[in-house]
Amino acid sequence: MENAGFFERVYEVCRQIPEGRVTSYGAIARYLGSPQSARMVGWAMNASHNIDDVPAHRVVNRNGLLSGKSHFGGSDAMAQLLQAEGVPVEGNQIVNFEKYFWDPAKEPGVGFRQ
DNA sequence: AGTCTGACGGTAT
DNA sequence: TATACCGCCAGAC
Repeated sequence: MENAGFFERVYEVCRQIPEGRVTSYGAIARYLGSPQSARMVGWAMNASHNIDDVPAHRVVNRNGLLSGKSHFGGSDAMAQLLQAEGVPVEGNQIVNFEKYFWDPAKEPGVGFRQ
């Protein structure tokens, strides 16, 4: 919701990420109106550990690199989750990241924007 | 109350 | 092309 806190908005956007798709912190930040607050998005994800409705594993950096993998339990849990959804991950990076990239601002019906 | 860090990104050098 | 630095906001020390 617009009135919700920054991280709460981030959570809402994350929930809209379709299965087998990924997005970047910057894309979410940009969608929220603060393109330079990508760090905040990552910070919100850090707190998202308390919320199982937020698929943080579908959020990577603009390189398609699983920057938050280390926070997913120490193992390649993040990569495993992505691959289980159909997203090929090589090492710590998503293969064909552009192909699986999902932009909240580009996809209609994200929620409060329309 | 002040300071530093943090799952990023873009621009500058 | 690679590296360095700044900006953004919030939380933790």
